Amino acid sequence: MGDKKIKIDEYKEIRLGGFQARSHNWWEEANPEESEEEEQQGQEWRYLEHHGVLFPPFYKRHNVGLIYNGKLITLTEEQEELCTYWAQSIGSPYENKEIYRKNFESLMQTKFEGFQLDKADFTKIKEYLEQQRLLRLNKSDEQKKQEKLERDQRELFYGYALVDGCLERVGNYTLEQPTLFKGRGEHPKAGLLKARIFPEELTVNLSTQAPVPQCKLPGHSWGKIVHRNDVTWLFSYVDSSIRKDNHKYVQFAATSRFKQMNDKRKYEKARRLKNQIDQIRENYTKKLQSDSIKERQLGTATYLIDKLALRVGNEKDEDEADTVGCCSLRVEHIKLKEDDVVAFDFLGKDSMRYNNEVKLAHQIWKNLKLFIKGKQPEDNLFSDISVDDLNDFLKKQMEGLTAKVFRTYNASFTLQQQLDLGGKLDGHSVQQKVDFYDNANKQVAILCNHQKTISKQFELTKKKINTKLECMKTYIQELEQHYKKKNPNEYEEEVQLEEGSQKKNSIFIKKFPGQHDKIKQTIQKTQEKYQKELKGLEKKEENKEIALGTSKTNYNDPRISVAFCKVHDVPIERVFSKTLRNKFIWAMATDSNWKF
DNA sequence: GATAAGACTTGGAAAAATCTTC
DNA sequence: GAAGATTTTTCCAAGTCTTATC
Repeated sequence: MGDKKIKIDEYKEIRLGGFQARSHNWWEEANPEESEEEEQQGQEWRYLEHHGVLFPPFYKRHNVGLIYNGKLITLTEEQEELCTYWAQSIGSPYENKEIYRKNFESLMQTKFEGFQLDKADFTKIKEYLEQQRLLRLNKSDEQKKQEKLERDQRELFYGYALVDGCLERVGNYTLEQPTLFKGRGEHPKAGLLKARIFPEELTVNLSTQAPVPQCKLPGHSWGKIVHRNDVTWLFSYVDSSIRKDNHKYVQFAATSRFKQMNDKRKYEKARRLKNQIDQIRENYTKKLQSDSIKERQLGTATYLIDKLALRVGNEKDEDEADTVGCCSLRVEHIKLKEDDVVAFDFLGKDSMRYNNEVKLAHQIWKNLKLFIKGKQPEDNLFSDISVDDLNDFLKKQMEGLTAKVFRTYNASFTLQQQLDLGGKLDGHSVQQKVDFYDNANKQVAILCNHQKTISKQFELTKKKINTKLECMKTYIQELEQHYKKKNPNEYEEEVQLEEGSQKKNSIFIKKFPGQHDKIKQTIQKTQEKYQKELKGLEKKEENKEIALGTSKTNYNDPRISVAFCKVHDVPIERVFSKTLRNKFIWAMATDSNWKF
């Protein structure tokens, strides 16, 4: 990029050099998917050129000591680095996790003989980090502006690749920072060091004719250069510090043509499933009473994947967290109750708990009872089938059908169905229509079990709002009394909402006007505010454990949302953020009559 | 055909950006 | 215009499924 400061626009001009800044509108072409012969042979591109990756900065020594055994000690650079990584996780839930502590302790022992975590006090390093954070926070406007400019220029340089005459956005062009590994749930490797990646470990992928990007790390060079046009990654490497065979890639961004086309294909496949679902359901239902246990298990597992939107559940390694999906369910994860009800309780992807009690078809209940018979709690429920068996069965039902298609189909189908319930929504405000949409999306999130942990702030925020609500209630009553007075006097009162707090937001001002009509106005306004606040609180409470983003990004066919917005005159910005609008740009021209 | 390797999608948490309210 | 709330984006972990290899 050079040291010289150039304006973004100028830079773009140089970089583009006559190329189009954006992809052509592939979705407007007649048959973008079929016409390309290359694609038939698995060729993703003809020309690929890019600028390489950005390496995270090296560790910078700060010479802040550690208090060990009550005494301040000086650390070697290696020790200091590890201790600094530890200090970064102070205050997070990891700090108190047994595995995280144990693994960090043994990691430290490789650099610090006999190191015991209990004897170490990281206060000074933590303070130093906090200082640095504040320094970053309180930079001058001039400095912030300068940094933004540099960021933008970096983004232009690394953030785009040249693909067949168009610039495509690159996703993760910055390599991951070395740090202590933080797995999800009870991950056996949490607290170990996720090591720095060096250029020698990277495989670069580009065209034979394209210039090889410069390796910006002095004294280093790329490990391998390949010209694979059957794949879409720019760099690949194996991050074996936590798990062997952990393949990582630098890929195109979600807004790139590649990902957009894959997205559209995904939803089209889900729509094909929709058209054939009756026949497919009939087919797996037939299996439920088969003489063969294997067949019964195939039918039963498919039923659960379809009905409960479970993931398929591949095998996992010993050194990963113990999580399961449908095929890896164990006897201990289900309880058969009366009246065909089955209680599921297991940890799924990301160790998120799936806890659901649901009435299933009688034959399913009977089959589950049969599969459990004579087994131990830790035995596999579906002991006679594998994920491959299940997907092989699905492939025979429909070309390209796999277990995850059911999740996409059921999610999009649910959204469409929920939105159709709204009818015309005439006379509703835009906000009400958006609320209606959000609720429809919420049903999808519930189906897919998209959860989030309740934020630390939540209880506090709730308490605050409740206090405010109480205060408003009293205020309204007082205003009504005030209104009854013959000659009301005008005055103000301040109420402290939070004890001992000096913050502006903790003060509620009660205004008592001097004229009757103004009092009436104030009463009405306050009542409106009260209702709004109350509704907000209810919504917060209802959604406190539901993550609404995942379904929007990955499961809902965007055309459903676009059509909804067009029919009901809701600006698309109210439903999709800027990145989502870019990701789904191919769906923006969807007709208002479109249905999933 | 079984297993390992490889490629790409999906996921929640945290950081950053933006909006709201006083 | 600052503080706090809310939304959006980034980060990277953790899934699914395909392809290569024996």
